[in-house]
Amino acid sequence: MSDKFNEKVDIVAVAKAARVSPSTVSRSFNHPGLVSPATRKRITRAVEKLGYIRNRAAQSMHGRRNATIGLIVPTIDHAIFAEVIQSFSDSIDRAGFTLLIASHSYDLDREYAMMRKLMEHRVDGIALVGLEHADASLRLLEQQGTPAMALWNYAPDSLLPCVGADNHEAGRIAADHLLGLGHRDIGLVFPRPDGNDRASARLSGARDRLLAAGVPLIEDWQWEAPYSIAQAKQVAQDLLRRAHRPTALLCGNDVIAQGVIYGAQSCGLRVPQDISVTGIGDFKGSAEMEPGLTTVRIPARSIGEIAGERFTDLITGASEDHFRIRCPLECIVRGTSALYEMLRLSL
Amino acid sequence: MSDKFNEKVDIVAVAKAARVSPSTVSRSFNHPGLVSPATRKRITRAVEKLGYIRNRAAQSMHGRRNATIGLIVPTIDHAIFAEVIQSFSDSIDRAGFTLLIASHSYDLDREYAMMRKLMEHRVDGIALVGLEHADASLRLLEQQGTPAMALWNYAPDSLLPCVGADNHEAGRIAADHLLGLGHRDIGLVFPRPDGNDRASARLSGARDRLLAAGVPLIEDWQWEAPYSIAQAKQVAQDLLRRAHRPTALLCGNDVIAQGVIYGAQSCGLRVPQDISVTGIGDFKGSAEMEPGLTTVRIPARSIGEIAGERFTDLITGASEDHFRIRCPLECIVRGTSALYEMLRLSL
DNA sequence: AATAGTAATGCAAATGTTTTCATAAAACCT
DNA sequence: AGGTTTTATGAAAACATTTGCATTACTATT
Repeated sequence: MSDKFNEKVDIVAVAKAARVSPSTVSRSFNHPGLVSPATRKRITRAVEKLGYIRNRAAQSMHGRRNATIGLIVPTIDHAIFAEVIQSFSDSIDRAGFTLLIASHSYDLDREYAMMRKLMEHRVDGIALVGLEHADASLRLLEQQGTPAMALWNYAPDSLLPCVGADNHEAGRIAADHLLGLGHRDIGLVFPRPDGNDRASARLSGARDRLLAAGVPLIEDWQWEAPYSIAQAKQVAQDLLRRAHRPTALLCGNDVIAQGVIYGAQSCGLRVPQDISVTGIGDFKGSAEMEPGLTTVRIPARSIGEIAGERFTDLITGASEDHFRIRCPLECIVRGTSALYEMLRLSL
Repeated sequence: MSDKFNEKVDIVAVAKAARVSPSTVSRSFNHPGLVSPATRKRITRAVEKLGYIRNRAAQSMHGRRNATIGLIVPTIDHAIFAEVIQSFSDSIDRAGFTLLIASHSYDLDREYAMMRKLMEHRVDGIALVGLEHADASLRLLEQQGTPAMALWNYAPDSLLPCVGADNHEAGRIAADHLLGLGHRDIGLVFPRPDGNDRASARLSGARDRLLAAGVPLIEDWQWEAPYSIAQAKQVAQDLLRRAHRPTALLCGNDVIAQGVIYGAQSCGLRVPQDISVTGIGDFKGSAEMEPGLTTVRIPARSIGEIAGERFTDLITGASEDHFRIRCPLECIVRGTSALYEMLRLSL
């Protein structure tokens, strides 16, 4: 078996066992073309015999890449991000990279701290969610020369390379759909927009579209709910009991929409017979719920995948450009939204 | 501002700027007590002026800790794991550690590969989900002397230190609840158990309890569904249309239970009037759905938190023991399960 | 057969930090 | 004052690897 006397198995030990110099061992790892097949085989055997595992930390001291990418998300524990993290991780893994992850719970100061933390580990690049970041963070990236990119959001003039969707458009599409169904009394349920450019862009997209259609934005129907089913349900319960309620609710994302639907149901309202609800995102489960959730699909999986590919290309120097990739949005009409004319007017 | 001539800002540059030796700078980071307050201040100023960020890779070459912990999960993109990953990450962050994450999609060979990958980065420890792992993986841990722990599962005789729940008991509790309501015709909906000790333990727990109560396990009612709402819904739709169906379904986790409920609803069955459904896990959203899901609560958040604390303690040497922590389970009765006597017998 | 060119390998310096040991300076104790 | 601790600092070796340069051994070309 393997040596019980587990002395330091480093590259010199391997070299000794294969009766070559450490340089050759190093080369056979990093530039296999430069070492003869015979010695390469000898080295491989020695590596297996000793159970050698190369030390990426030592590599990185030579300006060499670390094969790690840092990802900073607002939170891991959320359907949206879980999916994009997974596909990003898989994607960079294919290129031989490992993911260092950190979350900041929507606090831009903590985002800065996390960035420093990742930089201490000399990650080869840092991916951030969204395009809105503290000045200090952007300066730090600049100053350290760390490759960076933005995930999830798209903007044609973004400072960082980005792969994502246009959230303003997402809001517009959702509003468009409800208007198309004939609704005019439309409530908006969104998380608070500060420090969250996704939410604020969607909100303004929706508002712009409604105003363009001449629909007034009733102050009383601008609701605020955090990204949580429980709290969204609570908000809906409180607000739907009022005398005058909207005929449709446009929610900032699918989680909120789900909460709102449950809230409506628990108030004895039927969706969509009494009220239409739309989400944004198309998370797992949105298609399957009964009735299925009408939503604007954001292709999380392919965002993560494309981002991973492009970013590793950029880092390895396989491609140079400042990419900005806009992933297409799609309005998915399911059961939670219905024609205004179909309303069971129980007022 | 900061030097445009961004020469290498290493510890010597800082030393030079603070007019001390590199040793002193290093000390002021790692053993601040050993350096006089005056010089320490000078050093801090130099660090800020130059924008120095210490290099953990270089540190780790001295046998020093890396301040990274590797976590290998079956998948990130899943309500269960997302929550536990988040709390584990937060917990180790508090101790100054960063999380390296990798997933293997329930493939034990890939788990082994991921372990090697993390070891190349010289993580200070590796946390794995579950107690069932390839022999090669366990040998590798042993051989490399990497601290390791198991997350999510508990067993009194586990090889690795562990923090988690007893899944056998979880299955038992769920079965117990349904039996207590008077059900005898109970179907089981579980993911395939190979390479997934959580699922297999829950399944055997449920079966044992049912057999002990003299309830026969009807072959036709042992259904298999992966951890996905969509597929669980599909399975339920296929199977609930049969002539003879169970009065209650015990599902391997909440995601499956949700899928099954939607499936039942889409077949025109009402939960719990026509059929009771229970889950295991108590994921986010399970409490809020209408009706609320009856389930066995597994405290994901506190599992991650405790695991993070204990593991970092073990790694920093703050504590020595082979911990095995069993997190309590709790049967949460909500709206999806009802007394057998309440069944609306529509047969 | 002599020369040039190429392929395979080794030597040694370099990477950024920590740590042991040594030394200098200051503080304390008769 | 003289000696003894204590405190603060520096010099240099060590960590595991990569790489530029040098060297050797072939192969191809004249």
